[in-house]
Amino acid sequence: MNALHQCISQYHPISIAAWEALTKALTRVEVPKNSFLVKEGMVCNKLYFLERGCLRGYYNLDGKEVTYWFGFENNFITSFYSFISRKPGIENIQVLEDSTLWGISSEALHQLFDQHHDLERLVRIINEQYYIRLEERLMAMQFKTARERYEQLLETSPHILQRIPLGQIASYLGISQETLSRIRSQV
Amino acid sequence: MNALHQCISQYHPISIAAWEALTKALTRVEVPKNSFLVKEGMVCNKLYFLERGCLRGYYNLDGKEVTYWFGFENNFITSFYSFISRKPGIENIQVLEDSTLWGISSEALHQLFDQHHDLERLVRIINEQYYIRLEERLMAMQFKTARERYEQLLETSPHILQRIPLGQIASYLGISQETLSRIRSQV
DNA sequence: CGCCGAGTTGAACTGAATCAAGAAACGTGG
DNA sequence: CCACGTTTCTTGATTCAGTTCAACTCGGCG
Repeated sequence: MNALHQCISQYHPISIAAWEALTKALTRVEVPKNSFLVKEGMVCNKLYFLERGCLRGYYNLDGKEVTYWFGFENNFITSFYSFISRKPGIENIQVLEDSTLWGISSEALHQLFDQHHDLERLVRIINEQYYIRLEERLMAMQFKTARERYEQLLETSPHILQRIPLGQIASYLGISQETLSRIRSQV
Repeated sequence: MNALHQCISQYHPISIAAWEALTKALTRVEVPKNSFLVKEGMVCNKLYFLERGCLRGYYNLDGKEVTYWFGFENNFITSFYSFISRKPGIENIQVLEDSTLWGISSEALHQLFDQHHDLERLVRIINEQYYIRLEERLMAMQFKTARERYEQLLETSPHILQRIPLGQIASYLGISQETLSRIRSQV
């Protein structure tokens, strides 16, 4: 819980009243390794904060698992499309390590928005920061080679390489596992 | 101006007071074809609504122009990274057709946020919708072939093909102009 | 007319995928 | 603590989508 407060403060400090209301609306969720937080076809109406552990978002395409993000400590997690549009998504969220999360439902969050302007501002700001990250990833995907993308990952998030199997990283980078293995052996 | 009001209403209706405050803060901008709204290295501290015309965002990479979005009527336009972080960006925004925009400065917008909670909500919601679009593009880039990406563009935004030169579309799709030309001749 | 930018077409090349086989690492039960 | 199957990773050979370089076509316009 403390981790969440600290994380929030980095984006936008909120009033004590807002923080108290938020904590009341949160529920603690413990999930074991290899379970699923979200499965394709369901509506994900919760937003999570990941306090401990690690997760992975992927979907199935032509029988293959296509990873498109990893979540670690202090990340906000949800099946974004589904959470926002309130429709079933195609995304699976798998638990890669025993994890502790704090969850809030879409309804509760919107109620809090009505009562606490600063909470809505916080979320707006977080959204914007996540948008920028996504933009960077798109750029890398569109205009960089497999090797460059791997090297960029090495620089910006070396922790990923220690905690995630190679095949999943390859998929995240948009390349085959064999290619990533070869790239890695050359560096 | 009417177009903006209609566009906003699709995302989230706002109060009359908020709308009036917003219109007071907006300035009309007319820009001729081939001019630039934003140049790399500068801080873009304005958010625009494009009423008429069309624009293109690109940046220079190894001497090549890399297009990563097009803006048409009723789109919101800015150099997002720069606008949010208030730092110089590497993005150029070029005017492809004579255009009419409505602009608001970052400061004015934030002042409005303080006074009108519903305006901040509106922006939060718009941000979320733009995030979803970006997510879709990333997916396409990561896991679809050049042909599939082109066909997807044909379906979702055929108007782009009529208004934008081939080379820029190719760059937007992350492929070479020659490849796009060949793909097109086969369909 | 001749130039110029935009688009097309061809040939050679290349980065990365795929297919296939084997080597390590890992967890589980005996 | 070892034997087993399973998963993860590596390595090689082949194939293919897409790039690059280069030449050529076409339409517009001074």
